[in-house]
Amino acid sequence: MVVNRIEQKCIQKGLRMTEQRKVIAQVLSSSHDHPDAEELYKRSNAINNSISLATIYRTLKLFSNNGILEKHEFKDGKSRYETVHKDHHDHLIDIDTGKVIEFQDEEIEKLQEKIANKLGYNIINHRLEIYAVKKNK
Amino acid sequence: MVVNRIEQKCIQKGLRMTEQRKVIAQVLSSSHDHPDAEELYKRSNAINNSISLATIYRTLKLFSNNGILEKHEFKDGKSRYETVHKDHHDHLIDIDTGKVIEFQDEEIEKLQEKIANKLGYNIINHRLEIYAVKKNK
DNA sequence: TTATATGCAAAACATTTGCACTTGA
DNA sequence: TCAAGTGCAAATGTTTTGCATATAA
Repeated sequence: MVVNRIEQKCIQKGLRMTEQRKVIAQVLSSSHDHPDAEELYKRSNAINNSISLATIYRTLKLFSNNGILEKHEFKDGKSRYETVHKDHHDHLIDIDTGKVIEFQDEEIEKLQEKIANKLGYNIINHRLEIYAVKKNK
Repeated sequence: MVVNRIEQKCIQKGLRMTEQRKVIAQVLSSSHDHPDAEELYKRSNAINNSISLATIYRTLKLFSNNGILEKHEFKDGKSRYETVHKDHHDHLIDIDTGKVIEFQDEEIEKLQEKIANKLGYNIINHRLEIYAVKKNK
């Protein structure tokens, strides 16, 4: 099997590549949505059924802590994950379908910096989520 | 006891004013921070110790559904509440202390409208939280 | 070889709920 | 009076953890 992008990053970071982590890395690499732990458990198990939910959680935490994954907690009660891109972006969540749309806006980023600065703070990170419905329905 | 602002709103909405709700309304009226359920339970119990945590949760949900309270889920795992103001605002959370600072920025609001529109959506609500640390520490 | 990772089941944690009892209007 | 609210304890759903076993390097 070709070594996927996530697995490459793991090796780069010196993480021990177990069979389970390889499968989870593969699943994440080929997922272009924002799955939750349960969903990743299902997808991983379809490939190798000796992966427990506990390992999914432990691996997701490991990958997040190593800057390989980003964890999001949208207003649906469960954490969802996506692979880290080069470019920062925020999210618009379709309330009706749960679909997540990514967007970027340099101006909003700058405005946030300005606001934090004015309040005497340095931004560590932020969360901007727009909950919306499709027009003309 | 003088009827507080929250209690007034409850009466306006036709909510039945039980002893427990009066106490919780009073606590909320005099709280100018963003307490979680456990904290509100403590504060309410200090006034009247016949209030259960279940009632706190039920009341918080009731008040939220009636537009009396706003519920926030910052990245600390528990929901926090604040009384609804006239003016919309967003939050900056001090990572070190947990302190929450409110801010308003008309420009950011407009930009979000613009982005959603461009994507073909109408905004229902949004969440903008800046996680930051104090400068010059 | 051995520090680290895993599976399993139990625990943790915030929140919700069923049920018998109480209370506000 | 009686629909609605409450306390209590048990249940929930997601995530974490202790421990004995397995495995990568």
